[in-house]
Amino acid sequence: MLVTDLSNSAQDYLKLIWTATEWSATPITVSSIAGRLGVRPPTVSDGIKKLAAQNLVTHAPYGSIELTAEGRKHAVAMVRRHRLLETFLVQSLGYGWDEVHEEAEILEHAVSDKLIERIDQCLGHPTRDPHGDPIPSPGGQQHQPTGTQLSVAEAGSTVTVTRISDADPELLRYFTELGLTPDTQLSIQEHRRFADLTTIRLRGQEQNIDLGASASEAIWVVAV
Amino acid sequence: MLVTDLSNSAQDYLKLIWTATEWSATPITVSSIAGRLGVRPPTVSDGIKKLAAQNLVTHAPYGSIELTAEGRKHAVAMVRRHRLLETFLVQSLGYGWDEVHEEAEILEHAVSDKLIERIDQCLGHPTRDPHGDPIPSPGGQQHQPTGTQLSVAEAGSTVTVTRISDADPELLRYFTELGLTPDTQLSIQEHRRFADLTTIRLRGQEQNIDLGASASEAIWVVAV
DNA sequence: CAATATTGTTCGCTAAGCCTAACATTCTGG
DNA sequence: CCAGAATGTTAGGCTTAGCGAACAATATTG
Repeated sequence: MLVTDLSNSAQDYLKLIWTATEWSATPITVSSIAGRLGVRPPTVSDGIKKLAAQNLVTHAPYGSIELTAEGRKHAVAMVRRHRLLETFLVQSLGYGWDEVHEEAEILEHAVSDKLIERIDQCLGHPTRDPHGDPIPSPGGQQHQPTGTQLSVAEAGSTVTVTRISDADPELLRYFTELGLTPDTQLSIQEHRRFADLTTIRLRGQEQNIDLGASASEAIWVVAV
Repeated sequence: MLVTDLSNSAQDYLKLIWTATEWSATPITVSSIAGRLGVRPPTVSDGIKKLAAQNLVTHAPYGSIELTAEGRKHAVAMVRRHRLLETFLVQSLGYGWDEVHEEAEILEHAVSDKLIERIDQCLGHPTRDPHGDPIPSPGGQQHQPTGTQLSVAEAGSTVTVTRISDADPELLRYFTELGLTPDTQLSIQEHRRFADLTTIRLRGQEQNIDLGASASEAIWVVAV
């Protein structure tokens, strides 16, 4: 079966489940899916039941939700679509990295496999999207993401930004102003625990920058 | 109201009704819509009733179907989307002109207005798509198509191809082999009425080509 | 460890789009 | 100009995806 044969909502569920476990091992729940997809829990409960009936996820009532091998394959295919589209919109059509998520969210359900492969070819088989996220290969492989959230990275260390969450466009615009993009190097000055502030300094810049929790959790880094 | 607020099927109905009257004044019927859309007449009957309730078409039971000003606006917006997408797929992604129709048919429902305008800009505001069809402006204007079907054009005349119907990809591949594309000049040798054959000769070529009814009806020409 | 809060599921409903079967209207050709 | 053919509409049913209300199970906490 092809990923394009699944309903849009099935594609959304699978991609979301996979994405949630890509960077952290937070267990996925019915209400977390409902929250992210903007639907009510009963809708998700039904939806997951249907996916389980198609052997795309495993799920017993009140139990955990996990992708089967088949489900994972389709989920990764959707992630590939999404990230290639985002890359294409930025590289070829002059979109800003804060504008692409929403557009790709729709297009990923509409483009054919042929179009995705043309885009991949036209871009020279990119391995990362504009936010630094790895783009899985057509076969579903991808280089394993590494790193930790800036919020929990070691104070005093110097790190490279590997990825920035695309969930909040506003935040991305703020990062653009700061010059904080994937592959930027920075040093972590300190964490001020109860203020939930992380102070950083970008490589080659003089002044410190304070980031709140939502910002420092959206940035993933790896030690230089 | 924006065209993107309409359901996919409403967008399809409107575009189809408009397109059917773009080149010839064939009256549009429930069953012609059903045939083109691959659905059954009762589906269309219901669908048209809903469009009429939204004042996008006028239609009394058993009566004719016509676009209102509002309906025409949305129809033209869909045609613009479709033709810009086709042009983009050919120009920027290396699609053949026989491959783009199907893909655009899906994408036209998914792309945002912003993306359409980016594509328009990236292509330098093209005025015709790969099949020669005029691309309406954002405001809905377009230079009026002219010409007649090759099948009814005057024998002995020399003409320029203005457009070729994209309905049949197979036919388009055949025309590609012949070198018969929009803007090609050709002379009409003769119509053989009861064989339904039209004999033409492309400018700069030696041999005559016989075209059957479906081919010579798909080609629109204008006197040089 | 029981009571309560949280989370998940079932049930019954809606709306859109599609279908077939049955019925109504209009067209057409003796 | 009327009968049969062609076309269009209505009625009723199916599926998908959503909802809220009510109920069930699990987690938390006093």
